[in-house]
Amino acid sequence: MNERSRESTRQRILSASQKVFAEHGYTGANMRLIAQGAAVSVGCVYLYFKCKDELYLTLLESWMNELDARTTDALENIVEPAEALAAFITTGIVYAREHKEMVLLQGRDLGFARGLEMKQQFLRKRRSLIEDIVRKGVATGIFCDCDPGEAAKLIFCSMRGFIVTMMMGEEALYSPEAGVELLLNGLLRRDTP
Amino acid sequence: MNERSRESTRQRILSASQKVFAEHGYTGANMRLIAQGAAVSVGCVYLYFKCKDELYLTLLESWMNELDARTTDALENIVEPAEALAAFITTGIVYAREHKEMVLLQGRDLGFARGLEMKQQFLRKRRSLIEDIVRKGVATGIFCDCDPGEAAKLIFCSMRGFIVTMMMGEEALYSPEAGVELLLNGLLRRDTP
DNA sequence: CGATTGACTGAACAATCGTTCACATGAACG
DNA sequence: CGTTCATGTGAACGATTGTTCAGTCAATCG
Repeated sequence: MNERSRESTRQRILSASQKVFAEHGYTGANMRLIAQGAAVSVGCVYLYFKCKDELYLTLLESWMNELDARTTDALENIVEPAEALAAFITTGIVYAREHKEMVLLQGRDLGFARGLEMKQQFLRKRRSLIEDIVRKGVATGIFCDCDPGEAAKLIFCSMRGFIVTMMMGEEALYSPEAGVELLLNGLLRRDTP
Repeated sequence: MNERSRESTRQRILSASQKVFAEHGYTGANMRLIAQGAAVSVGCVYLYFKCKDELYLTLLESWMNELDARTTDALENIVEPAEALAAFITTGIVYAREHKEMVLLQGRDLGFARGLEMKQQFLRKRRSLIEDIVRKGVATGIFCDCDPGEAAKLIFCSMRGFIVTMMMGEEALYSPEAGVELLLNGLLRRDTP
């Protein structure tokens, strides 16, 4: 018994939780599966965490704290706005890439997979549409010499982010005009003083 | 009994489903609630739809078909790429706004509602950070005279869309460099030939 | 009028899941 | 050695949910 300490068991439970939540989403994750992953009994989990929710929120909070710290670090010695923005975006995205499991922890509840293939097909089609438009713009010289695929991805993500933000009932919804304006003209000033 | 027809009952069930799914998500929606909303028995729902899944997919499919048709219409007489892109984005976003319920139908299952308050606080903070950077850029003349709030929203949504796309296991992930480049410089060509 | 048809009912069933708590075990202590 | 402490167990409980199916009722038909 002494080969297990409270901290070690607690950590094991958190670790297993992360994996199970990431794979199954909150709803799909069940405590038996988590206990199994942590090599403890299901009752043991409740010795360390009050309930399933607390488990999830503990993980979520540590994730947010870490991303916060990372972002603060990245911005520390940057004054120039374009550079700052670049650092902000890059940090966020690279972090998400490195911690895919933490990203997945946020999603993929049971209903998520509902009609997933259909959704993916639909969205793929829409992305292609964007890409075609951008490719045409590049070919005609109206758009800059960018990678149409990458541009389409960014635009696609902007719209998708809008949808999710709406779902969350938040106020961070850009107007179509402002969105289009920024995507076409960019942030950097065009008229040189 | 004859005051109800098959089509009328079926439609009522679909209508009620939409509301319940939108409010509770797939997992949270239960068939008793749907039946209640449709003013039929729970067994009656199964006379029209094989299972809960079929109900959901029927709604999802009709939503996607409608958005598809709308987008096709909007792009029909447009040749210029910047205009086409503007139409595409505007249509998508306006449609989402008008059909919030359909958006929510997709959404509660993303698991984003878990730990919502904590997340909203965290994300609000991040958005403020973006906004400050943009505001500073505008004040120093490096960035164009845009609304920092709107720009921050767009940038925020781009990053958020990235997260969701990753969750969907898709390939539509822009690189940070390309993302930053596009957001700073925009799509429209800067060197005038 | 009895039989048939169409539309519907809701209790029951089986399965699942978060949580509890009486019990177990080993180590340390006096 | 008996007692206490620390760590852990897993069957059982209560609640919930998708689905089924024997039964009901009204309208129509022959």
